[in-house]
This record gives sequence, structure tokens and C-alpha cells, in this order.
Amino acid sequence: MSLTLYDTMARTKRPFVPADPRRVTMYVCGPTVYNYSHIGNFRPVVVFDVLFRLLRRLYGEGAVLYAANVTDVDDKINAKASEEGVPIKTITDRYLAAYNGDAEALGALLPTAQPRATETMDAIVAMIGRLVHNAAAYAAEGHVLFDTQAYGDYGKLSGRPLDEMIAGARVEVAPYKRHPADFVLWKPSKPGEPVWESPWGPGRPGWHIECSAMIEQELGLPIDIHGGGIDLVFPHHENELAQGLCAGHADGARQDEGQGHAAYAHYWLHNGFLNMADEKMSKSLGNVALAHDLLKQQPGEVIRWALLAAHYRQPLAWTDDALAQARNALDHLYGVLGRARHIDAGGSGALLEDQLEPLLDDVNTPAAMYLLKKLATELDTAVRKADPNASALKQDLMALAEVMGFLQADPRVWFQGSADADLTSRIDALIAARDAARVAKDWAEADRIRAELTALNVEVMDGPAGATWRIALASKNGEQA
RNA sequence: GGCCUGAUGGCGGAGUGGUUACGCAGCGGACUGCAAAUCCGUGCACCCGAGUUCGAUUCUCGGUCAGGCCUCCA
Repeated sequence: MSLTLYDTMARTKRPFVPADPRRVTMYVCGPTVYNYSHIGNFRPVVVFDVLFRLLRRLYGEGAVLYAANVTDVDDKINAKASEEGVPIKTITDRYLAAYNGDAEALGALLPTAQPRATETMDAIVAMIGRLVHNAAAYAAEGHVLFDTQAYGDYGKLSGRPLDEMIAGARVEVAPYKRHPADFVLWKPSKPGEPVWESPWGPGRPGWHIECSAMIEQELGLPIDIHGGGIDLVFPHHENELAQGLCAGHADGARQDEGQGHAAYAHYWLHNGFLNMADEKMSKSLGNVALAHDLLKQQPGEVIRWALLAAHYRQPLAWTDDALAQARNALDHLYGVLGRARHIDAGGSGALLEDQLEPLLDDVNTPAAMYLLKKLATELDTAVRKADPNASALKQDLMALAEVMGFLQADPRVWFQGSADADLTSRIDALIAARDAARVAKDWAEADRIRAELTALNVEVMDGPAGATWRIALASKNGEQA
């Protein structure tokens, strides 16, 4: 059983072979913490969480190192801090906590490392120093710039040869740049902004260098997998790659087979965008939906399902209907689990190859979800027929669900939704009374009680083992259940 | 202007050189005191043109449309 991943550099799917199966490394570009992140920002969080879980399943929990950075030095952070009249740490701590809270609600495991730029400053300065020493960077007017001419393969990842980019460049070129494509490694801080010491004068790092330094510090180069949104391919990842290689830590400049390229990351993975009405969701377009707000209206698992409903490289349209369908699918699965609650899943939880297969094929979550639903239907049938296979089916279902980060809640709790303990016991009493009326064939009373439950927004589902209930779906126009 | 993706039924969404998964919605049936839930069955699609091929939705080329990147945007 082997994993295949689509590598942006090779522009094709390649079998995944870690440099060291006892130490598999993955790095994903994380948030700039100056505000709440929108739901599109969480697509890579959820997608790479599935890959993280899958890798842990394949190589062992302790064998996978997953680092996701936190950019806590940035113009927007400075602006927010001065607006509120507080230190930047107040801002970054606040929004990092919110981000991690939202990620957790979406069922994402915490990465094994979450380095912050402010805590990586020594490594950043050291790496810039090596770039200058290697003549791959130069200081000019208080800035240090990466010399793109020093790296012959610049543009290879994104498929943009340097000369073409100059032709299409629309940006005004700063006078201190030797070449228009050169990018900032270090720059002076403006008055009042946070500042760090460096051999080139006080200032702060550019964005790209932070990721390379963190990777080197947290994971060591080269890494197995580097992930992020498709928009980061250029310039961010192109620049990371260039500076990372020229800083000379890739000892022996290992050549990747078939890539003809010294290694920085052996596999580059990029997720497609989440779109709002056919357009990219972005703050500048003003069409954002904050994960923080969505999580107040829907269980995180519903949002997670909707985020994984399309293959990670495909664009994903974000609509109310997608959320409703996600809710529907999960209700179905939890319904099956509720009916199978007396079945002991037992066993080792080992996954058979054919169950993991969709995920092994470039993390094909829609195909895996289809399998999840199929297993659930089989389990439901087996439970109804008292088939002894039910235990094995439940085990298979739960094992696949765990790798995908689904179905970890108790079915009863899932359907209770927003009901508190008080309401829950009241509903349970009504259900019991109605069951009694039904046994007595007092249909009028049974229907009266059902009407009462409906008024409480509770749906009743009769079954052989007695009635179960759930809080009804929020209506489509977004009302709270 | 340059570069890069994508185009599958009413909607969502996989996949394939030769009967096009599946979900939702629709329709029919089973079950049910009635409903709901569940189960079974069923109708509906591969952007256009050319090429390669015995055969193309799948491969190649061209076109159209849509989206993205070229601005420290997941």
C-alpha cells in the first residue's frame, strides 16, 4: 500500500517516499495573525490535517513532524496594534488563540510545531548572513535583498522564467534592487514599529525568509512535504526555494530523481481555492465568511465535511447548499452509528488497504467520503439483519472516519445539538410518554406529543429499539436551530 | 500582456481509451397506526471543433468560457 501525491514541481503524481520513514517531515504555511481568518484560510488547515493523520497512520504517530508557522511580524499586525494602542504581542496572541480554537473546532490536530517568526529571529538573521556570505544576497540602503541572478533555476517551481516575469512586471522597482525580481530578506523598520538587531542595521525580516529559517530550525532541510495554498506558489514558495538552497544547508545538494533539482522540499503540495460565487474569497473583494462566525451556526464537523467534499486541488464553491448537504451526510452517518451503538467495534482498528485506497491516491477525500457512506449503509443493513459482520464493518467505518477526522462525537450528543441538559431531559420525558402512548395504541396522544416536540424543533424517528430524536436542521436561510 | 489551472446530469462531485461512481433534489415502491428515519428501484451529464485510434468524456492540437498568479492573499 503506497501513497501517491501530486507534486507541483514535477507537475504530476509521484509515489511518496520519505527520506527517512522514521522521521517524516511536513511544513505548511500558516496564518498571519492580525484578524480572524476566513473559511478559505482554513481549507489548507483541514486538507493537510487529513494528510497529517494519514501519514501518522502509515508511518506511526511519533514518526511524523508537522510544522505550521505563525507570522507574527507584519505590516498589518503593526497597523492593528497602533490602531488599538497595544503591543503587537497583544494582537498576535489574541488572534493566534482564535485561530487555534477555530482549527480545533474544525477537527484539526495541532501541528507538532507552531513556530513564531518573533521566536525564530536568530535563525533568520543567521540564514541571511549565510546568503550574504554565499554572494546570493546583498545589502543596500538598510535592506538586504536576495539576488535572483545567483540562482539559475529561479522560476522553475512556478513555471515562470525570470525574463518572462520582467516583461510582465507591473510593479514599480525599488531603486536599490539590482534586478527587478530581487526580493527583500531584511528591511528597516519604520519609526514606532518593532525592531530587531542585525549586522545590516536594525529592522525586521521579509516574509519569505521566515519560512525557510523555520523549516531549517524546526525540521531540518530538506523536508519531505511542503504545503500551502496555490497562490503561494509564486512568489512565496519560489523565493523560499531559491533562498533555502542558496543558503547552502542542503548538504551535498542532493539531486532529486526526475526533478533535476537540488532538494529543498521533495514534494510541493498546493490546495485550490475556496470560491464565493465563482470568485476567490478574499478580504480585498469583501466577500469573506469568517470561520469564527460559521462555527457559531454549524458544528465544526459540518464545515470540515464541506471543506473536504471536493478534492483538495479543485476549486471549491462555498454555498449554503454545500453546508446543508454536509449536514445531511453527517446526520445520516451519525444516524447509522446511533442505530449501531450496541455493536462493539472491537479489534485493533487496523485499516485494510482497500479502505485507505482513496486517500492514498493523492488524498482523494470525495472518494473516501463515498466509501464512508458505503460502509455506513452496509453497517446499517448488517445491524438490521443482526449480521455478525456488523462488528467488523463498524470497525472499518470508524477507522476510516478517524483518519479523516470525522465521527468522533457520540451520536446522541450530535443529534442533541444545541439542546442543553434541561431541554434534553424534557425531550426525553416527552419521548418516553409518546412511546408509552404508542404501546397503548393511543395514536391521538402520541401525535399530540409529537406536535409538542415539533414545536420544540425536535424531529422524532421511530425505530425497533424505541424512538430517537434530533434537533431539526437550521432552515436554509441560516436561522439557528 | 505573460504564465498556470479547470470545464462531467437540476445542484454538488469522483473517475475512466470500450456498461459514465456517489450524494442531494425528483419519481416509484417497501416499511410505518400516520409521519420521519431507513431500505430497494428509477429518469437525467462528460464545453465546441479537428486529429490519433477499431473505438475518446478520457490522449494531442486549436477554440470558447471561467478562475488564479504576475502586489508580503490559504
